[in-house]
Amino acid sequence: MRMSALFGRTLRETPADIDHPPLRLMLRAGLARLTPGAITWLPVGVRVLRRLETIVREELTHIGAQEIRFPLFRPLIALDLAPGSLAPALSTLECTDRSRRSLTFAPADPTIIASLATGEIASYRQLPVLLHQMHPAYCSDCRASWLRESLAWTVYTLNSSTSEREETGARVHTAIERIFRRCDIQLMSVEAGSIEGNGSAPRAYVAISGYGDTDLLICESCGYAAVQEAARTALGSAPGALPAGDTSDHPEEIATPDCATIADLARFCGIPESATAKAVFFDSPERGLIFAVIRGDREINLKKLCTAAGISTLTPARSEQINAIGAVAGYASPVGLQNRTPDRVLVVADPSVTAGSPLIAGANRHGYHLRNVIYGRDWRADLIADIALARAGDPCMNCSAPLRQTTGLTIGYATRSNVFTPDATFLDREGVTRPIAMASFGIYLERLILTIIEQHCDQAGIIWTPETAPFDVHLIRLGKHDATREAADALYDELIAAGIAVLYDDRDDTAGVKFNDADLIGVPLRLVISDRFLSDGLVEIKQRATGAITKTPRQEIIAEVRNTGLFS
RNA sequence: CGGGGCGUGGCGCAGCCUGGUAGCGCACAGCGUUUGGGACGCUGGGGUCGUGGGUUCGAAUCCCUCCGCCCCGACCA
Repeated sequence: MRMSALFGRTLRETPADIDHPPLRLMLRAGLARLTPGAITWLPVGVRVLRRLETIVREELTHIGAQEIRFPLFRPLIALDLAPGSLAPALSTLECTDRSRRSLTFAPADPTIIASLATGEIASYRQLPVLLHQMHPAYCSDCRASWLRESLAWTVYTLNSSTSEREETGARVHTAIERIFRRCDIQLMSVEAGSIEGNGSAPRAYVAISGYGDTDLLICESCGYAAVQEAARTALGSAPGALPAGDTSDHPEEIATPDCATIADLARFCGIPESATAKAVFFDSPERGLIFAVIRGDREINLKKLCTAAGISTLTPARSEQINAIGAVAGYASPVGLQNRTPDRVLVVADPSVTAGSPLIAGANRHGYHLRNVIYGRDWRADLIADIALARAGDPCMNCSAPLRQTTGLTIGYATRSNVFTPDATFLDREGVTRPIAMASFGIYLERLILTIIEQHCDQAGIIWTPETAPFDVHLIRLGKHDATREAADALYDELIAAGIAVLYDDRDDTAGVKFNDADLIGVPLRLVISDRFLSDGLVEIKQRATGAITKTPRQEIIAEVRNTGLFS
């Protein structure tokens, strides 16, 4: 590719409000642009995407997976989605077509796989089967708008049993690890969900990144690692601190003016936040008002609460709902609620408030709290479940060492869905109809590229690895002599003829501009052909990664380029 | 969903407070001088100042609406 004709220039400056160094490099190097709300890939960036696609395809083919392609939009009525059956981090969009049919953008919809399996799979002889597709994806609760839309690669496995599903899952895991290794990025596989049935827990592939969007808890003692929302701890029934001098055998009302928050209350009473009980209200489609109680210093894990209460989503409760059960916002507690029936409110308590010492809780009266509140004596929950969000310092599930918190960028996931689609069945050896066991895996390409850049760059720009680079060689022509120009043009043609992908800087710019652009774009090998060296018949070769420079006779260039091993 | 910030040629910004001919740097075009680490001189083109409304003789500037982008929060009982 001649740079004089390349669409998409390099940038000296980037938009000031981009606070993400890998993305800045991506924009400055001319790989992509930020169009409102999303990334638009430019030719150089598309070449990187193509290289990644090649890597992914090769590795998936290697484990026997076959490529398919889904439709992007589906009539809503065709989808009968079980909650959580979509891949994590993906969510659906709804839209309407001209005849006002509701459509959903669900390009990785597992029900398609189910219906395909129904039509194509009839016998255990056809299983297992591994399928994969590349598709756009949309993640509406992604923090950065430019990461919401992405290119994803999804792998589905269809299996005759859960043990076979584990076996194919291990194969896919191997392929994914090989893909990441070929991209030369460091990342970890972490727990990303609860363990389902006799399968293993969903996992996420996460790069440790300074600019990540996933909170992680890791144990440096035993290696346990999980996304915060899925992290399990040995916390269980750790008792709360006993408020000093509290010995009475019944709750006692105390005046606590202007103490509508836990922090205020703890300060006012001179007690730690862990000696209080906190009440949090949510609304849910399935159960209506949810009244969650947890120790004052802990936060509620919304996902755990959803699972425990058997509901799909939680939204903050409306004040009418709270008032209807006689609770007083700011001073609410489960003690002495009125109109409390399971169909009006579901009280869920964390073990931190049911197994511990007496706590201070709201009195359901403005300006008052109760102290010496004891679970079982003074109140009861409809459901006791671990709904606490794990945090740094909590004891590790396996070895009780304190967990450390960090952030990462989620690049992929693995779920072994326990959902057997009823219609997708096969006949086993004994002629018995059985459901197909499915699992899915995914990789997000934008995030993969950002991680490669973050882990392979310096002050001057990107340093592509040979396998992921947009070009193999960056050829620079310096000087204006016709002979130099002709020699450079000839070398360009020769490299292409040798099957080498070349970015040829044939522009009439100064050396500084060209060198800086070359460093920024980060092609592994830089060739310079100039007035200065042409007279000696020499071409300069510089490795971007090491900075090593050699001068090679013009005739030996192709062989020398091959010798470096720096092209794929 | 809440809070904060921003929106002015392609990019980065100034101008707004205190209303009065829309500016600077980069990039772009032409000419000349340069040419191994983001050169220099001269000349030139390009902007309904995010949208809609209001105040005013006059609005980029003051007021309101909406839209978009960025950051932070989402746990308050």
